[in-house]
Amino acid sequence: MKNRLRVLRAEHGWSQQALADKLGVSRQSVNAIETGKYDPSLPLAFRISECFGLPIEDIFLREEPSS
Amino acid sequence: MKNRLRVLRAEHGWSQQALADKLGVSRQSVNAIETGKYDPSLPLAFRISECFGLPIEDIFLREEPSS
DNA sequence: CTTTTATGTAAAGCAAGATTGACTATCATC
DNA sequence: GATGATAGTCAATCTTGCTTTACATAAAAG
Repeated sequence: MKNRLRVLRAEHGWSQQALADKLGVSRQSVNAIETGKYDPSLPLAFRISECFGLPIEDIFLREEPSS
Repeated sequence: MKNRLRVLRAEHGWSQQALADKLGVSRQSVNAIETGKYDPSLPLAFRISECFGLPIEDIFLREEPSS
């Protein structure tokens, strides 16, 4: 899964720490998700979606289309 | 997180096993998600979304609205 | 030059997602 | 009554999301 987190965060002028606080996770979690180390849980994805006022599908992008 | 998986699956006339096969997970995973034992990972949520042709937000519902 | 802020990354550990295998109950049908 | 399909659940196991702590770098500010 790729994501547009870094771009969106920059657009809002938020630091990783600031976003992490809004989401209730650690800064390292935000960084890890941005750098693609792993995907967020579904509940966290919903919180991110809410944070940017965008549907999940506009933030996270499938890489492996169905065949 | 609540979800409408059971209803949607019934509407399509699919067994848990059939849906599991489509999703590439075990029948027990489908059952566990339906009975609310845990939430699916984000990639799996995307596959489910794709399977039913509905956005994630129409299948999974937040229980804890932002205060 | 020193301090602060933002970021990258790594180790270690806990919690949650997800697996397989097995056993059970129910219902339909042969 | 036996058989097969569906579904609920438990135990054991493995993977992954997320944590804290810590250290390193670069840029900006004092």
